[in-house]
Amino acid sequence: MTSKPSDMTITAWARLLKAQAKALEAVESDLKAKGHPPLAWYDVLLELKREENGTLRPLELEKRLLLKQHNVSRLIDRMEQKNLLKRLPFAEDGRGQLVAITDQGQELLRRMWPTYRASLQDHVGSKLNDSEMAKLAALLQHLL
Amino acid sequence: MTSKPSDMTITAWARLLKAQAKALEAVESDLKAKGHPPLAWYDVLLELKREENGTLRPLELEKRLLLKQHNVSRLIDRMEQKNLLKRLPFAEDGRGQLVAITDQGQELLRRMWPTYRASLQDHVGSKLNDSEMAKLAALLQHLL
DNA sequence: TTGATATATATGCAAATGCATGTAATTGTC
DNA sequence: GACAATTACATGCATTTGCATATATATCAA
Repeated sequence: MTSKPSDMTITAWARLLKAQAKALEAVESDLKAKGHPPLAWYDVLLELKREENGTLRPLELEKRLLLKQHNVSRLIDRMEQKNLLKRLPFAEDGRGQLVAITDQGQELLRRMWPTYRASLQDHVGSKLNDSEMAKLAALLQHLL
Repeated sequence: MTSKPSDMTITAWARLLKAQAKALEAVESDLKAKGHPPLAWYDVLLELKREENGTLRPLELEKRLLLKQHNVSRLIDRMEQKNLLKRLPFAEDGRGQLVAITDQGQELLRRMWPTYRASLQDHVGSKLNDSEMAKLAALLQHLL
């Protein structure tokens, strides 16, 4: 049988869920209050922006953002409708495609960042000093 | 202006989101694979079970589980339909109500725990030792 | 090659969530 | 006490997500 989680594990787990839920709710709420789309849109655009040619395959977005395939498909639908990205054929594999960030997508990234940044500082950055933050990041890394 | 988040904050934030998403997905998936309901149901039942009389007001569940009011209302609907809990009038405030765990609710808690426990150990407990887990719990506490 | 299996993405339908608003009871003010 | 404001919970409607399956292409085995 699998060994049992310690009490500490249970405590850490409960706090992981709650700290994340609380911070995410606060950030999403700040974004919405400024008229911005959900954080997931920012994540997608940022992943694309960081690529050499501003493109990624849906499959790769799925892996990086830990989303389900059908949700990626529909997220791309919605973002394409707003002209934030576009679908391109993928020559090397006829089943696949490429998703490319558009100028409007890049513009949205720039517009969202000041709000996102301030929100992050308010709800996360201000709660721990930098060395604690580094420690937290290192511990979380082990869960990945 | 609000000061800007450090790079370390941004790293920790990204990992908080991903570590939580990954672990939660794994745990929910294990629960579902064994035919159990979502984790939120367990959370509700556990909060009720821990109360002296097995009851809480919806408002209190909302606060503790960080859920939105309308979601609590509907979660209670669904769980009541499965006879896991029941709504009772709340004499001290005619607007409010009490939610009480039933025997079936207690039974479900017991049945879910072995699966939940093993999953937690697999996806969380096994990744850090106890003193790291304590450190993680302490850091996360500061975000709450 | 050809057929079987696997992979990448899309989609219909059901369930859950978000958003705005409704209803009923309570509290505060005069 | 009357009434305005607030609080607790519910609900209609739109959006999002989950689940199963469809479609098209690619890979592999004989």
